[in-house]
Amino acid sequence: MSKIFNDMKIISYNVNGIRAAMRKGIVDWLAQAAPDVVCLQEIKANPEQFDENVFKEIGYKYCYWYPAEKKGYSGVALLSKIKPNNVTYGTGIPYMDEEGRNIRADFDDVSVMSLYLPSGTSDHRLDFKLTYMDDFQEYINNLKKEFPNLVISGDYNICHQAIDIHDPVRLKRVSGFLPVERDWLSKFLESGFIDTFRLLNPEDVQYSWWSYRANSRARNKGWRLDYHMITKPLEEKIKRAVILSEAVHSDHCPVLLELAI
DNA sequence: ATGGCAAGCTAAGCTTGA
Repeated sequence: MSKIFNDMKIISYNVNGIRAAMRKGIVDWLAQAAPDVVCLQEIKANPEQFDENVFKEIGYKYCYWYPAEKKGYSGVALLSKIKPNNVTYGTGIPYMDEEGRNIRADFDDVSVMSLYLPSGTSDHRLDFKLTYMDDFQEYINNLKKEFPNLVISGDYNICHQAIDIHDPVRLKRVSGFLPVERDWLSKFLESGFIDTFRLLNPEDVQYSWWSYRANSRARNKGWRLDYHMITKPLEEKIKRAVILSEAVHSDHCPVLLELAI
């Protein structure tokens, strides 16, 4: 364990294009929110397409970008004020890693992964998503043995329960809330993870994504797709798990986890 | 039931997202 007890604040944010989010002021917002670790998804850019120094200037000395092979598509990142002992890009499974969907930083007492699970809303992508989820579960089953203190933060592209979506009846045949996807998330949790927001806020109706269409955000017609999932040994370390819906740099909003580590 | 909006590709319209 660390010699000094401190809080680690982790923010996960699907930014829907980091350059667009930067134009909307995400850097100033991050400077003020001041998490220790930032997990980003859908950066939609290669690092040479923007100035990463603006993140270093607000304290994120350690920036790791993992873009997709396809330009302007998907991609995750992990920014940290604390120097990680090691950073791992992807799973090592080529078809998963082409799309830049996970990056992990190992610190002394905890490993943090930024995850972007695929969308299944296009017909031809649902099978891909389901295959990806199964292979990801198997990858994590093994990873958890090596790194028992694991935080997997990101956009899972699945609402778990009816409370997590504004219209559970109408949307039960739409990818993101399909029984097969919800069952996968249940099994993922049963395999040894905790949905930190739901543990601390069992009744709260809060979302982390709203369609740009039909004025959905103003009407709070949302979905809870973004999670900080932690392994059981970390449960006693949870201090706070909140959804930061005031941040408006994306169609998602950020989610915060604070651990006493 | 349907369509609606945005980002980023590349250079007017297409792909993807959920």
